Amino acid sequence: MQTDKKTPPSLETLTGLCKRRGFIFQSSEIYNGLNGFWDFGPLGTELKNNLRDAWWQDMVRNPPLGPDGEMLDIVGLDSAIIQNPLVWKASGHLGGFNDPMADCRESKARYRADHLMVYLPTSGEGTAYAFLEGEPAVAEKRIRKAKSDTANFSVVPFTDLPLDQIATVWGPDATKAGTLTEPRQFNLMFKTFIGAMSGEGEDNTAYLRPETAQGIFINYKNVVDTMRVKLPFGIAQVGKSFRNEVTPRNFIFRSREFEQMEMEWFCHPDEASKWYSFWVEARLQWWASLGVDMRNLRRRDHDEDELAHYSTACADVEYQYGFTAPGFGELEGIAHRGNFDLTQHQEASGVKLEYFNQETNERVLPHVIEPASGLTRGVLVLLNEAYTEEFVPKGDTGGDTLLAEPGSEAPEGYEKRIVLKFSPRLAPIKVAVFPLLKNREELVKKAKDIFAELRKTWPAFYDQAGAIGRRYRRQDEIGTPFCVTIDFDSLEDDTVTVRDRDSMRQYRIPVSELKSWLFEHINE
RNA sequence: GCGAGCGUAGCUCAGCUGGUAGAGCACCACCUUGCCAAGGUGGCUGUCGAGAGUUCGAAUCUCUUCGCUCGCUCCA
Repeated sequence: MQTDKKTPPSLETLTGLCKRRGFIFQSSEIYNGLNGFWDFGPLGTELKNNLRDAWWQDMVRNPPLGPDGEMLDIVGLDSAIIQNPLVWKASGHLGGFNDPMADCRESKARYRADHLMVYLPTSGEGTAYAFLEGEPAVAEKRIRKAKSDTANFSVVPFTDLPLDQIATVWGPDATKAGTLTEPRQFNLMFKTFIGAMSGEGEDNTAYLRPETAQGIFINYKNVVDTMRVKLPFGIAQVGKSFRNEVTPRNFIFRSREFEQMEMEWFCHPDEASKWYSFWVEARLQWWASLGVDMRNLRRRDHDEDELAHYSTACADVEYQYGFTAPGFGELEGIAHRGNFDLTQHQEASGVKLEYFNQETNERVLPHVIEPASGLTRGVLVLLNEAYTEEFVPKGDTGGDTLLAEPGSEAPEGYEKRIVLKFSPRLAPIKVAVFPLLKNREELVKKAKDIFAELRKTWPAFYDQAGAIGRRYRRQDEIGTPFCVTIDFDSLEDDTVTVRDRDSMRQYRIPVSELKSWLFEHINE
């Protein structure tokens, strides 16, 4: 069904709704909060769990068919958050996740220190001129202006300079020398210490994992040895990861504690690029299958210079978030890791990680394709995607509903309705039950009986407060797809009305068929 | 970490040049309500982010501090 593309809500609108309705709260709020951390409220928890379960179902238990229509084999894993620190040394995170930064006190610019180069006077005296790697023009111009020649200088990395020489450096965006700070380490991994009596020290330092993937690589051999898996196969894991982001920003988009859904697909080196293409496409389609508008999704292939230290190719699934529009922001990355990780761990641990194919008598170190998505970001996408403002005609229920721009005022004769249009599979509450009137005992009793029955199967909600329309609207705002109302006819003929969230239509359903009706519509 | 902005009820805010806190919405109870929110009556809510100073007196002025938001960097 092609409908008008919705304008995504602003971050304020979304965070407001999330707080007001119990989806997501600022962490440690009563202590003034803590930057980069978020707590999931009752509804946010349900939503996040539903997304996680959908991923697990569609990735581990019932993965998509392969490129030739074959069934794929993917098994699950739940590894520890804290691992032997040698894991992070081998994976490159201890070195590679360590970005030295230098700030310019004058221009307020910040540079990756390892991206800065310097024209250093060979005489050892006088001003040195810094420039961004590959952009020496600025520095060279300044050298000419100082009536000197680049021949009198040698080019060295900024990070190789002794500390006392940094004061002689003229920064790329400064008007004079001496404005750059010395490079400071931004270690993105959270440190902790093992042992109850331990203080800080090198020997008992451990790290909270910055990604779930390494837990998979270090268990690859265990899985091969115990699960009778044959190449190609996958290992999947969902869990928390931690990164000391320099700047957590944009609600839960970039937080310091977040959740990932990662799958490592191990395959023969010769088939790696085939599988890479397959997974990029499969992952894009998966997000679409959750009801995400394809017009808000796109594939973006990484340029070579932005590839992470471990990958030889990478494509992102990007989403048009409210705060990035009209641009896009990352949701999932599908990386071709080659055999980097297994090679590293094989060397560092001394344990052979080759796969032996009994049929062909061949030993290979598998290559890895990694679809890694952010569960936390996925929740943000679902909220963005679901958030809808509509103008509905006042009074009767017949007139046409109009799609509204978030934050706009309803025209004469209309009123605004805020509704989260989650697919029923993902909605935190599946069904709400109301007695038409709360001061009629028979209605209340029957409604509670039906509620008691439904909650055995689905997350359900009972409400008898206020006017019936108000209760419908409250459920709209948290995305409950169906509301069941018990009225006076229900007492006569044992039927109820089921009200559909999106169309606001009502269906008369016999109570005996209610569960099967809901089952069919929730799992469609 | 650097720069800018902000911090008064659950939410959105008012409170001008200092005199000891207010409005709408929300929420709760009861009434009303025979299907799409805001009809009636009543009710709850505040260490005015925190600390210190000036003053007879500070939400309001000064300093310090904490936190949040935005930009620089990074990434699921």
